[in-house]
Amino acid sequence: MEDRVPQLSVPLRGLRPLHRTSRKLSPRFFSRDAVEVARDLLGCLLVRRIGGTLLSGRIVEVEAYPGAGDPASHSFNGRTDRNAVMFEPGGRLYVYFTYGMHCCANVVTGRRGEGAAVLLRAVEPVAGIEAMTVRRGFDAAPADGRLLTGGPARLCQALGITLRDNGKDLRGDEIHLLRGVRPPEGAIASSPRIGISRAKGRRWRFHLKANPFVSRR
DNA sequence: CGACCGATTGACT
DNA sequence: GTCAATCGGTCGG
Repeated sequence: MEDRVPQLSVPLRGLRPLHRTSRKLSPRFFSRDAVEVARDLLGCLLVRRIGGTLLSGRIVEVEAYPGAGDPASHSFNGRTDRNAVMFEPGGRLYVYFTYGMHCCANVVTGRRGEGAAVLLRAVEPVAGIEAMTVRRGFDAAPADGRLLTGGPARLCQALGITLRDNGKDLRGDEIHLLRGVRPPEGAIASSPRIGISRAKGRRWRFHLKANPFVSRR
């Protein structure tokens, strides 16, 4: 694979070794408050094995959906068939289907019954960028990185995450999270969550400043 | 059951 | 900037 892709903000040679040197995020990591988990997920590696291929990306944009009292959360009106996974202990993948065609992936956080999660909104490709390109329907990686893995549904399509992955343990072989290089505090920006009309005062979207894969500026 | 709608995206003015 | 696609989840009758 080409090691020097102009649009990448960090040299791949600096991130790839994480696959063998870094540790999976622990149940303790996931059991904390969704806002804390969201911020701490920035810089971590999302690793996906599918069809014999390794795909991975550095998380660059997330949104927190704390369960209690958040009218924007899928868990706000209680447990249903769709959101049942949100009420399990932190550390599972919650995938939902929306707009009749898209999937979005969340990391369940907190304790059993809490109903909290973190939406994964964008990753920066680290391994398997060609496979992601194919999955997204491009012949070649687009010049604008956002078209590849920027946006919750694009991220899912690039990594092959579908409803079938709903409920999976995030420490498994198929999909897991690795501790990454923690970004400096000054490199993180917060803003209101995208597409949410209620609770606009809560700045629960976090992203890495100036990263070319972040979905919106 | 029927109606409404969405944590989005891509195509288009 | 605008807007349609497309369909499972959810809720009201």
